This record gives sequence, structure tokens and C-alpha cells, in this order.
Amino acid sequence: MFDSDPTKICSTLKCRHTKLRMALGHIFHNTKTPISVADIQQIFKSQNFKINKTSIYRELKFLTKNYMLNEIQLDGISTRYEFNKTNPKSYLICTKCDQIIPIEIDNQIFETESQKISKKNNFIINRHSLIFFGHCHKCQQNHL
Amino acid sequence: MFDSDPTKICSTLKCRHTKLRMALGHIFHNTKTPISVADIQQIFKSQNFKINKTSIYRELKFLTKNYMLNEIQLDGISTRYEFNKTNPKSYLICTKCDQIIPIEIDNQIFETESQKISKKNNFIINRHSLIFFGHCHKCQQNHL
DNA sequence: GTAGTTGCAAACGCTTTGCGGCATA
DNA sequence: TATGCCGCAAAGCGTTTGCAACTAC
Repeated sequence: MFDSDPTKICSTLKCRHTKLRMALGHIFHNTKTPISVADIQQIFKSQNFKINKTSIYRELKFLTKNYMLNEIQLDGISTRYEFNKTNPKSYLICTKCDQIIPIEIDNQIFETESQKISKKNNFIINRHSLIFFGHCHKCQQNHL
Repeated sequence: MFDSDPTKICSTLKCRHTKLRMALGHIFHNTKTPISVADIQQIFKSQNFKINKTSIYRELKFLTKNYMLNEIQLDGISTRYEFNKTNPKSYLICTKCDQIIPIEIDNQIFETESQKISKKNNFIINRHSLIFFGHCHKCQQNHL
């Protein structure tokens, strides 16, 4: 449960208040859907903010390591980042435009089932990830 | 719904009956868990079967394209392949040893919920993927 | 001043491609 | 003998690393 306010990120993590960190903070503060490094580069380019991609990668790793971001790697799509590890781990993925839409799911649904699975397979379950693949509203309309 | 018998793969796909194709057929015929290119190279090495990795990649793509294999790319682990696209899409992933264990789940559980999600987000759901992360039996014992 | 941060170039690992040669049907 | 398949080398792509320079505190 962190604050996505860029300045608060720095005070929480006791790290320096740099241009890149602030810029990334603003992006994740204002972006609802998980984004890729390419997306970030695009945004920075449109803002005329010149920054080396190495620094972006490094900062994303840093923020992920410090539980500010959540790294998502899923079937076929490129690595995405979203704010805060405590977010729901369920997504809708549009297989036409590769958009990821985070959704909230009542995890109660899995309770009974995951207990069964855990026992049957002798497997300790720590977390789960549920993804629905299909077509988003826009792509349905565009007949893409 | 294909037959995993190597010779039947060839007759179904009307493709040539090559050493590599037969060898991969046998591997997937006998392997229950999804495996990586590195795993396959390992197996071939142990069998003293010399084959170029390019050919392995090409053959896996070919079999995937022809619905004989299922390509799995998930959170943090390397790409894996398993026989047949129609297999259940639910897995247990051990975050210690990276093993993937396919499991059967009663998809009825999701029926109501996925209908709700579909309506709420104006999203046509085609398929879903459910993954449980945790520790397998072996890794629990090894205190790794 | 000094750690934390950056840019650049180079390396990395996994995967794909181009092409000439070989083997299966 | 004619495609389909193969090996090899090289390139592609996203990501990481090493190092020297810089800058926030």
C-alpha cells in the first residue's frame, strides 16, 4: 500500500529525487493500465524528455525491487509495469491490440478450489494469476 | 484433439518423417509437464542425438503453428512447450525450481464471474489462464 | 565530498533469418 | 528429382553490465 505520488515514492524509498524518477512517478500515477518500456520511451519522446533507455530499465528494476511497481510477463505480450505490487492480479488481455486491463475479482471464488488443488498436488500456493484473453470494446467495433 | 504418436503427427500434418520430428514427438508423447528448449537440448544431449538448436526452434514453431504444441510464456519463467492446444490452461508454478505442473480445474467456477466481467468491461472473453504460484512438494522438503 | 544516478558502448541470452546443401518421399 | 528440412553463421531484439562522468544531497 504505497502512495504513487512521485515525491512520496522518494521519501518512502529514501532515494534521490531525480528527473527520471519523478517522470516515471507521474506516468504511473496517471496511468491505469500496465505499460511497457516502449510505451514509456514513447511518452518521454512526446514530452521531449531525453533519457537513455538503460536508465529506464534500471529505474524500473529499482522500483520493482522496492515494491513500487509490479512487473508483468504474460503469454505473447511484452513485459509491462504497473504501479504497486498489492494490486489485483487479474487482467483482461486483448489479443488484437495487446492492451492489458486490470480487473478486480472476488478471490473468494478460488478459496475452496485452491485448497483442493493444494492438497491434491502437495503444493503450497502463495498467489495466483488469472487472465482472460479476448477482444476489447474498441477492437470489437473496428472489426480488426 | 490430436494423437501425440510421432508417426501420426506426420500423417496428420502431411509432413516429412524426420529424425528431429520423431524425437520431439517421443519427448512430448512421454512428457507430462511443459518443457523449454533448454530441456529439449538436454534430453537430446543425453541421447547422443546431435541436432542444431535452430532446427529445434523451427520445429517447435512448426508444431505450434499446426496445433500440435502449446507455447506457454508466463511470469518470469522461460518459454515452455507442451503437447496439444486443447490441454487445460491452468498450472501450478513452483517459484523455487520453476517447474510447471498442469492441473485440471472445473471451469464452471468461472462461468458466472466471467460473464459479469465480460458485461462490465464490454470485453469478449475467448479463453482464460489461471496460474497458482508457490512451492512444489520437493522444494518444500529441501527447505530451498 | 560522496554515494546515488546517468550515458554510452558493449555484451548478453534467447530467438529468428538467409542461404547453400542435404535427404525424404 | 523436387520440396522440405537441415546446419551454420549472422542478425535481431529486449535487456543487462561495466565504467567513467555527473549530480543531488
